[in-house]
Amino acid sequence: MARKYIDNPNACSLVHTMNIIGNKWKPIILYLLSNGSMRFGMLNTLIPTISKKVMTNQLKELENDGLLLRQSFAEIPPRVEYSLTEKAVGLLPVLKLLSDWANEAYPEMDFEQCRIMENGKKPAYNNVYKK
Amino acid sequence: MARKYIDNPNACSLVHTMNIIGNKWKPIILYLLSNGSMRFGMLNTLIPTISKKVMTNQLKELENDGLLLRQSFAEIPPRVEYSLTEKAVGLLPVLKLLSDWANEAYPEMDFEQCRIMENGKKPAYNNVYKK
DNA sequence: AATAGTGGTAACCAAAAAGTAACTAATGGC
DNA sequence: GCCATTAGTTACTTTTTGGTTACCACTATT
Repeated sequence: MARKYIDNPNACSLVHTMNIIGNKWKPIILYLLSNGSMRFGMLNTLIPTISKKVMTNQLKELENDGLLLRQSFAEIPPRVEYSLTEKAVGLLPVLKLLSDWANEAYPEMDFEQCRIMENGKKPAYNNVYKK
Repeated sequence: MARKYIDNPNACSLVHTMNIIGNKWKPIILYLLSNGSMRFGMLNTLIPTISKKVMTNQLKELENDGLLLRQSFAEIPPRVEYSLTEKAVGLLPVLKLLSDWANEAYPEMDFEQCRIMENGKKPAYNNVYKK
């Protein structure tokens, strides 16, 4: 699992959720996968500043928490596809609300567009590439 | 602000939200304050495993991010009251959804009751005290 | 004169999270 | 035979976060 927080006496479901997705990269990973399954390498390309080690870690934790499905194909070179589980899909609308909240609460911040699309349209990956 | 994550190219509003509330203690602090303002010492009593330094820090960050109002009274001994801003109040329903999500997605985990009450009832602080 | 009560701060330390660079296995193409 | 390709792993270092202890200011109470 994500974080431990063993000494956090408030072992409630909200703390659990934060332990699972409240970190640097996981919401982005879930976002990217909300449009369908994706290979390890593609995820790494779309989040260029994450290291492979950390990416592996995040994907493992998300898988352990039941948010991701990992499909490994017996090919050479290897191919591994990651996709969202039902659990994760159920979380997407709430993530959307979190993102809506920030847009409303901090209008001055002019965020980049988020990559969860309500309508299944492809996100604008282009601006991910900019240095 | 909470975290920096300057090198996270996905500077979208969801990442921003996570930077603000996605850590060990802040959701709990917001929960506790959802029933009305509270003094520093009371917060510390209700979250007995947090250190004063960290509590101070979290409260400052939440204040800087516009989620908390800090009222200091010129009394001896000092009295400081913290309360939620409108921004924070707008976040509460989403926190509720996050907590609902975990309850549904992980029914086997049997979480403690969360301390955001839909109806303004006082949360059961008792079970916070247990070691 | 000593102590309790409150909301902190400072210096220092430990643990967790993230980052870096080099390395691997297995195969296909040149 | 040599290199590229992919999805990692390993060992190590740095950065970030959280924790501990001692201390302060100011007054009221004992």
